[in-house]
Amino acid sequence: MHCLDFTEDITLRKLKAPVSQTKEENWPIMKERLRQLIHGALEDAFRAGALTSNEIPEIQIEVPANSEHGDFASNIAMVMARAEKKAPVLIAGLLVEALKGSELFMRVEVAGPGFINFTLTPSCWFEVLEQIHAQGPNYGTSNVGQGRRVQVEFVSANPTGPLHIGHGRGAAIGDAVSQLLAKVGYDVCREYYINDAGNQVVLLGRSILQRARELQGQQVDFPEDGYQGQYIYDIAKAFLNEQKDLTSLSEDEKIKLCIGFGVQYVLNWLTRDLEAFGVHFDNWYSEQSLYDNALVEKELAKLQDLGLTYEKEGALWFRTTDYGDDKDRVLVRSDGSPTYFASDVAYHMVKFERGFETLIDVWGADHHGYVPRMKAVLAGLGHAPEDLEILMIQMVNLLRAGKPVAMGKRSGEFVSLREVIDEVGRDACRFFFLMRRSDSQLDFDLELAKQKSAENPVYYVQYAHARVCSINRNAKELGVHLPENGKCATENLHLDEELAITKLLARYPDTVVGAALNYEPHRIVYYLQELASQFHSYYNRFRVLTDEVNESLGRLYLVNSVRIVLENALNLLGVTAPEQM
RNA sequence: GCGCCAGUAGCUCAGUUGGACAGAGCAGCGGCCUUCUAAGCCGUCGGUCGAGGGUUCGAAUCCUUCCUGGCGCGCCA
Repeated sequence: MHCLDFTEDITLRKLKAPVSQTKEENWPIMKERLRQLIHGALEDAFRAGALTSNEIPEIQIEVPANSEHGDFASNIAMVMARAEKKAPVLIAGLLVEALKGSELFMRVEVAGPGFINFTLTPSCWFEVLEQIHAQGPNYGTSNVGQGRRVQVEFVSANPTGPLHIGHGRGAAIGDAVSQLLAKVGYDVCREYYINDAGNQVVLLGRSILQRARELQGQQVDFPEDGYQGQYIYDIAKAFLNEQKDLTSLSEDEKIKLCIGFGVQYVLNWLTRDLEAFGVHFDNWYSEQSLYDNALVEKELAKLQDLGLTYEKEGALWFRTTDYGDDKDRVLVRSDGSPTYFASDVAYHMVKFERGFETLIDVWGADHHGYVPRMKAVLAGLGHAPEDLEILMIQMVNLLRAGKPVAMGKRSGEFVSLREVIDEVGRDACRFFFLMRRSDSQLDFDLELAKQKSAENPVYYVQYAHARVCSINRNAKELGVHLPENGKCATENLHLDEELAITKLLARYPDTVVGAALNYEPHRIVYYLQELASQFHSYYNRFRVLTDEVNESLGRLYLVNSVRIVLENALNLLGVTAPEQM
């Protein structure tokens, strides 16, 4: 039985990660403590005969959406109702009576159809603030990844022209996913795959050569499918400056020279633009090197040995239909030349051989048709489907004040990533790319991204950080120093708003884990907006620095906890946390 | 024709992996600057979660059929 259901695999967007069981994170630990308490109460109930099923199902603890439902809630009574043949509310009532005693809780109660709601004491929560100050930049770090090696391959744009806006979204997401995974304890390698072999670069070489001839005043016919962009002239000019005499060379040799020059030229360009975007790679992997080192041959031979291929009409085929693809795919053409698929298969096989346990590919959504064959390759080689995760990045619609910006691909005149960065700035650009989940299309409004107003979510969040810094400057002038002793400081926090902010801060590490394991950086964006919103609201209602010294110290401690988390989260997304705006 | 992604408030989108009365921003309307940055805050209006059926204590979320939009179905990359 080879057949796999790929619709399942694709929607299964999870890393194989152990359930979070980290040591000092308040949040998971709190859930675990609750779980044990409930477990104990159930055992007691069985022993006393109050409950009879003698089976304890998985105990789910969740954070209710509505804070009126407490800090945590469990549905255990409803889950057990059937086996117990009792109303959920009855079972819940029984458990509540048993749990009421614990000093952790301010309240334990039955609610709704049979939920048990738990509310912890404030002092329990305020310990989180001490933890934030103690850990600083490391607050939010965890070890769910346990050092497992993950490779994230992203951007990987052909070295034949400038990066466009779509590559930018891929870059922002690939980088953020990498940072998230590193943050939760994976050993992450960021890689750029350079398609420097094959027709695309030959075409680049020919385009450059013809433009060079034009520049020398020769009459030429430009290749019909050549690269039309203006930038080819720039490359040709640079090429002419460097090459003295080509006359002795054959046409093929000339093209070859142009390819080498052009690819290097464009790569320098890509590196520079990505650098300007704050994205760097641990490794640049050349497709051509796969051929130069005979790795394509070697890996194809392995596939043949495994009986995964066959020959038909002079070509070599991969039997991908055995693993859920709708047709078999050609690896080597009838003229003996390998397809792009061949090197891509070899590349992915080599990735595993290099020791990566999980591979993440970030692709443009227009390549989604390619997913089944790539998954098929893995299945054929005995890998689990989730060893390769393919993130589809949907299109970006570039707008200017609500109106679409025209992008004519044919003429080669499209809006480049560089232009957008130059216009709206790196921070806004990154933030916007990460605002939506990657598999939904993104409207990117240049005017909005530039706007310095509340409508612009980037500024909204950054402003919150700058405001705390401003308070710190004022505090310094007043001679008020951030308390060393967090316990004393938090004893001065009494407001509901302060407790609510603290609970939100406590949720940060869990949010990071969730975002990382699901490859969803946008969750961090939403978290940031929520935190900034609560802070702005608090700031407007209450003064931090008042006549009351102890009160000021407590509040200063709190808002600086907010500042630390804002900075950590922004940095995770590659966005700066300004001290002044 | 087949496949993938989406369909939630006027617009752009979230929705903690099946939980409690469906949320936010923008737009609209009405308020707040001699006090730590108004790049901010507060209030108000707004939804048959594309439609039907199913699964169960419980569905925007899972299954199924249909409708609409985007993308993809090369011995191109």
